Amino acid sequence: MARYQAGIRTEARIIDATRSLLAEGGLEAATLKAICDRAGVKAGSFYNLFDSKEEVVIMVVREAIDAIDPDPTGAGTDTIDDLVAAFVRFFEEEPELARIYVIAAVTTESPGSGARKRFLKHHKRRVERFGDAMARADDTLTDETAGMRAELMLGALDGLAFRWALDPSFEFSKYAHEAARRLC
Amino acid sequence: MARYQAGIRTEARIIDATRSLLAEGGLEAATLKAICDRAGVKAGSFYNLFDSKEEVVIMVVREAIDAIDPDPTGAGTDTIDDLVAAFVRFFEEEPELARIYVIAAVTTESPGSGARKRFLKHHKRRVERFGDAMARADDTLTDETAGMRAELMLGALDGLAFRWALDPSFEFSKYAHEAARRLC
DNA sequence: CTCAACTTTGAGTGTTCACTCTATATTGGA
DNA sequence: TCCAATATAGAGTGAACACTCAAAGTTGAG
Repeated sequence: MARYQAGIRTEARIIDATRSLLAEGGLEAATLKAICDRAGVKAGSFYNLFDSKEEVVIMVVREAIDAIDPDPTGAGTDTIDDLVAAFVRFFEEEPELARIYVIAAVTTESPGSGARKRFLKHHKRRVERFGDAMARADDTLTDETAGMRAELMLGALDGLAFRWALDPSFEFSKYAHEAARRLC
Repeated sequence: MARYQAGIRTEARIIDATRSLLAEGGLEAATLKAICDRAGVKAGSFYNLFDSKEEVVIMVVREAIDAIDPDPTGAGTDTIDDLVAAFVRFFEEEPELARIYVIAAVTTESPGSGARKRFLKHHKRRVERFGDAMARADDTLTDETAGMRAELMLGALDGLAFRWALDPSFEFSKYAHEAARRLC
């Protein structure tokens, strides 16, 4: 047997602790001590399982960025409304991950860093997705125009998401659908 | 005489040093040591003039926030295009300060903290400004509708600004004006 | 049951941070 | 020129940070 059950459970607790701390207070709140306290673990145990704090943080942020994808199978049949609804749903159902997603997008350390690249790559995939849906809905649209509108639509969604992160009482869903109506 | 000339000059050097450090490397780069080194001053002199590092940082960031305003006197005559152009200009000319402004808002140090509140307050002022400009441009618009459109427009601008911050080759200005055309 | 592999502990390291304190130097009005 | 107010130097403080390590405890396959 490669690993003991105790270690596997401890690893999960550490990841959970990191995720909730990041969602509550961003990178600043996710200190090693805070993570260990919340996970009920001492520093030594942490470093028996991970090489660095950064490793866990990146793991959790990546999870958040990936989780926002509305249709991982990419069937290519969803409408704009489906995509917008999926985006909104993610924020309503996974507020912790959603907050991390927004924070991660903003607090990218240095140019060309991992988190930033990953975010952009994912963003471009989403733009394609939205562009395809727009082109399907209106076949007079050129690919270029659809791409531009998709970029605009996602910009609006990200901006509204940021607004929601600042103030959870913001009616994200209402504005998101209104944006879709006017921009697509 | 209340103050000596030497102190006034030192204060200016410290503010300049803080501004340039923030612009180059964000909050992370603006340590007390870095600020003092660049200003050619020791810590003791710094604290003879300021109560805390935060005081200077906030002073500089606020200065940048004020720079976004195309019409500080609030004459109420600017058009949507004026406001959009001013917003774009701010992000293009002060990218790092804009980034700090945003990071400070999302990274909530303590619940209900100052930075977050300040950001929201500023956001609401901007929404009013945009709403007024929209109402002036189209007098069939109700205040409520104008307010909603303004919120949407600013959401889009914020989102596009982040997109640009992630990838400087993004044509922020082009998308911002297209958003204005479709949302206002 | 045994024992090697794995896990946990918790005190400890070294660094960096914002900030303080006291002695010394400079300023500028009278 | 005098001297109180102001400015500066620079060593020092304590807290927070990520991270280490040797020793003790636990697990589970054989």
